Amino acid sequence: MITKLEMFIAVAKEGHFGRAAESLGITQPTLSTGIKQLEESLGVQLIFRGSRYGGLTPEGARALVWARKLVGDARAFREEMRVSRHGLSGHLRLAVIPTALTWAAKLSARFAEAHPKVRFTILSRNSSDILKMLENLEVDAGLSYLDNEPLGRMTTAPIYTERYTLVCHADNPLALQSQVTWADLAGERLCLLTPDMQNRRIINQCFMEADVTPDALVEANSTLVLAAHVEQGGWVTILPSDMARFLSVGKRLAIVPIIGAHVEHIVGLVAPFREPHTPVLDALLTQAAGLNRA
Amino acid sequence: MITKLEMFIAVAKEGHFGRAAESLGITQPTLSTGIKQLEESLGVQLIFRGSRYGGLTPEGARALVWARKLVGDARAFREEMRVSRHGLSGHLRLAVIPTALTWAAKLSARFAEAHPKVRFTILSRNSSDILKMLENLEVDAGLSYLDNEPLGRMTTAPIYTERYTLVCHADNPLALQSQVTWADLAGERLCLLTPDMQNRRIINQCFMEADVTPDALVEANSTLVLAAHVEQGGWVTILPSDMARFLSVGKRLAIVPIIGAHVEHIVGLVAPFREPHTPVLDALLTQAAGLNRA
DNA sequence: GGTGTTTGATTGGGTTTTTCGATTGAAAAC
DNA sequence: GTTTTCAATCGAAAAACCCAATCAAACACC
Repeated sequence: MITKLEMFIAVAKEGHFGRAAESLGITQPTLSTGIKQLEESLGVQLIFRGSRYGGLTPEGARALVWARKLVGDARAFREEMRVSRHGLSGHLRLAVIPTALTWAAKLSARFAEAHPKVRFTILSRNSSDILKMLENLEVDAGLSYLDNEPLGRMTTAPIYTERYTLVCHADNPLALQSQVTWADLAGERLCLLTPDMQNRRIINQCFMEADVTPDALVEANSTLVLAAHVEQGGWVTILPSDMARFLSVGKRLAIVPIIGAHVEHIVGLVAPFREPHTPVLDALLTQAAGLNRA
Repeated sequence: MITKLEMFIAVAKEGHFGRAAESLGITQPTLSTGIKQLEESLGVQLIFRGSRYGGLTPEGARALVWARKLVGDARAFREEMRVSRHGLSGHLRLAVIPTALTWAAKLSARFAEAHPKVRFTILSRNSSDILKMLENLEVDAGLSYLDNEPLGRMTTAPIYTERYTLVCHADNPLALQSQVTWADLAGERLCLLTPDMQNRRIINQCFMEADVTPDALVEANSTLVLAAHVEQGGWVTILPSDMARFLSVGKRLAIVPIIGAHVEHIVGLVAPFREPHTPVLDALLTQAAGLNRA
């Protein structure tokens, strides 16, 4: 049953029997019959298909919700039993928005101190991908904006508040100013995250409120690329203060606070709501709370 | 996996491999290997045993919580899929405290009007048995006191408030009084529910507060037995007003309000908390809410 | 203390289920 | 009109499952 539900989730995710089978490490006929058996045992058709994947039936969409819940709970159960043997160990998969990567490192570093046997996988993703990955059980938790996207049934733990600063080359005239406004940045050669990032949408919003049309000449999905461009000279970028500090240390870069940037967005840990959580996730949430107080 | 968990639940419930196997309709060896496989796949011993059942291990106790959750959710899932085909139909198993049986009938009658394809099984049980049966998934919902026993994670819907009345033979001198006090009942030949019933404990409490030692000459676990005894003459009993009315109609019985019986206990529907509920249970809870307003 | 019973583990064999590779058939894409 | 893509189907091998019978230990009762 649980196995079949995992197959169903994979097909729904991939939209393709062959790829889903591959992702599960089984052959396509096995998966085909698995889905068929699931449908027969439930007495409901879950997937439209005739020589090709044709999407979920209404019942299928409903079943997907249950499947995610059941498979997630089953995994949490196994995880808890595993922990009761080996102590807190295992693998924690985290999806993180690019601007929060330094905090992810802080979090995992502290966590590893307390629980050295836990391995981490940290992936940089935009916030909507993070939600999708949480739904599909591809990651255990996300580090993303808590106050913006519509979160489903999620457990959250705030960690820090994003405040934006300008990062420019030390030779740039702006570097001499003690602070700048959004309007000051009109005409600057901007280097920003891609528009699929929530962070970029927030910045766009700020510019719009200041009646400025930003001129993003370079877009990237990594803050490292932004900093590297700024270091080359000619470009400026906008980053959360912590990330700005981290990227500019030892380089000829200047950080200038942006005033009028009253927009503050809370970033924190997001995990699917489950009762109870897995022990590792629980420990991570505790760690996050500690980081927030610090 | 789900099958194995059902086996585990059965063993934990029966405390006996043979009986558990019988209750599942499988042979004992099948169940033994099933449990062993479950333990191996989880890597944890769940049950102490050496030629005899020796209780759950600490991990086993924890696993039982998960098992109940997972099996319950799996059933709710299947149920929902079934309903999406056949409409609201199927089987609703209800465990009800004896004093609420008339209300159970009211509830199921109204429900059947709206959803004629649903079959009912209604069992008379004491309130602590009802909770156990809910935990072990032996019934779908219970009709019991909402304000007394410690309920676990349950969904509740109040239906009515119990108020106690005296029921005696029409020839009994008490039948002439317009009302009686608890103290008036001292010395009467009482016929009450057995002490495992919450209702009886409530009545005992009332007597105690009135400084009366009740004289329960006949105890039974059925209100029908109580009424039958009262009809024979010589005995009196105490019943919730609705049940008293139901049992005395057409018989030479009198109903006398008891004053000072300010104790009021809310009776309602109890069901394991689940997100979401099965469609039938959802409909039943709605029906209960309607009954409450009426 | 010995005898019979209860209880769960074990073993062996037959059956069903699951899985995989190869193939087919049908719809899409070019 | 040809090629490509994609899921279903087939047949054989492997695995899992279930039962009946048996076994060993612990208990109950003389």
